[in-house]
Amino acid sequence: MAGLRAKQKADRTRRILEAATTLFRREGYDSARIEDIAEMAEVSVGTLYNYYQNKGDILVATVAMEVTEVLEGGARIVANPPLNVAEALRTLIEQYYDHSLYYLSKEMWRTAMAISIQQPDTPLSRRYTELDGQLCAQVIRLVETLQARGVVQAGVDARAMGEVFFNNLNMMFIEFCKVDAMALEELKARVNAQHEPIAALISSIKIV
Amino acid sequence: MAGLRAKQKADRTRRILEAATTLFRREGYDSARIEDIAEMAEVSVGTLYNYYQNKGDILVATVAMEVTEVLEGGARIVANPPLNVAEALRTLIEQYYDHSLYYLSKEMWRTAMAISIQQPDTPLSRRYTELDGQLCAQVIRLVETLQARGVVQAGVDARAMGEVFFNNLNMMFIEFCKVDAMALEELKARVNAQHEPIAALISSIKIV
DNA sequence: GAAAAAGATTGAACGAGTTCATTTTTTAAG
DNA sequence: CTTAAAAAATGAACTCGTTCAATCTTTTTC
Repeated sequence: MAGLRAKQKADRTRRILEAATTLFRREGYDSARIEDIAEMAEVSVGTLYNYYQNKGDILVATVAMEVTEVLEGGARIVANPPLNVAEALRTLIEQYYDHSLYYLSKEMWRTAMAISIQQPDTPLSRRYTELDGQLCAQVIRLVETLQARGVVQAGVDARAMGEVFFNNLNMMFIEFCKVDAMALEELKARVNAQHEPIAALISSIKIV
Repeated sequence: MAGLRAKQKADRTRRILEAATTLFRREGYDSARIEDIAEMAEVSVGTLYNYYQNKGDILVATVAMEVTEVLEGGARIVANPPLNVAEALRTLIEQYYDHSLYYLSKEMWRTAMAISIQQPDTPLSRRYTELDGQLCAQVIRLVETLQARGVVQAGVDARAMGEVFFNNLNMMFIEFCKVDAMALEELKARVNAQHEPIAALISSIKIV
């Protein structure tokens, strides 16, 4: 029997993640007790710790799944972007933001981001940081694509611009998660207001 | 006797903050036990909790002091900035970064930033966020000042530019704190590489 | 197929942050 | 000065994340 162990392992990993995500969403990260997660996943507390290093790691695993999906959606947009700088940026970023609250609540995001900052050397925090880097690379690729198609001026430093756009949208997302009352639409509007004037500056087609 | 209580209160607040900062620096945030902080400050654990809501609040209080000093230094630069966009930005940001590691270690910063993200509704996290807003406002004011002096093009949206510069320098500082091996000089160089091309775009004096 | 080795599971015990009923100190009133 | 009321200090007890020695299960060996 090639892998009863492997099968059980995969099954338990999934059950723990499902139980944790359910409880994190229902009761909030802090209120969801490890003991309860273990019980719902039908494993002991000790076993849970064989699968995840600590409570935070379980959350960051969910985030990693989430960001992976966002990256896939983003790739489609970058492959064939609107041929207008501001609009292309808006489309990509909207994709990121709209997906963000589908699996995770603001509170879960806050916790995940806090963990990845506070303990950057755990494996899953590294993974989080790596995914962040891929998102940044995707924004840079968008600027490069637009430049290749003559929409962005040739002289523009695509890497610098992409990094700055990304850091801005990322920081704005953090602010968004910090304010429970803030709606997605407000976030999008504010980021767009920041990016539009810069987009105009680097755009080949000047609107006078 | 107008205020034995008030005097004792001020004294204890200070003693707790001093003890905590000492121990955070010496042993790291996590390893510094509340019991030890209380002992060094010559109060009981319960009393410590009368003065600060939790362990994190003590740290965030230190950060608040730190940022206040940075703001003062920045105000002097904004009042009389170098008349060159890239250089003015570099000078202000260098001031921020150089001051940042004077009182706080990278680990302390990481913890403080994590707390302000994770529990944004505690009084001291609010204070932190407010100070962040003041820093952002200062960067905006720099752009406005440069614009008023004819160094930045008249049509540029100073608020949008300032916000984006600030969010970028802030995000880059987070990355800096996440990587223990990264030196201040590398951080400055990378941020400068990002800002310089944008500075050139909005500058009145075009270098061809 | 039995026994040994390797791999996983378990839950009681531990540690550190936090709480709260009780006690002590300070202030105000008579 | 005495006493009552208000404010603050205290530390033992509690909670919850985490660990680890003992136990059980699966795989491998012969």
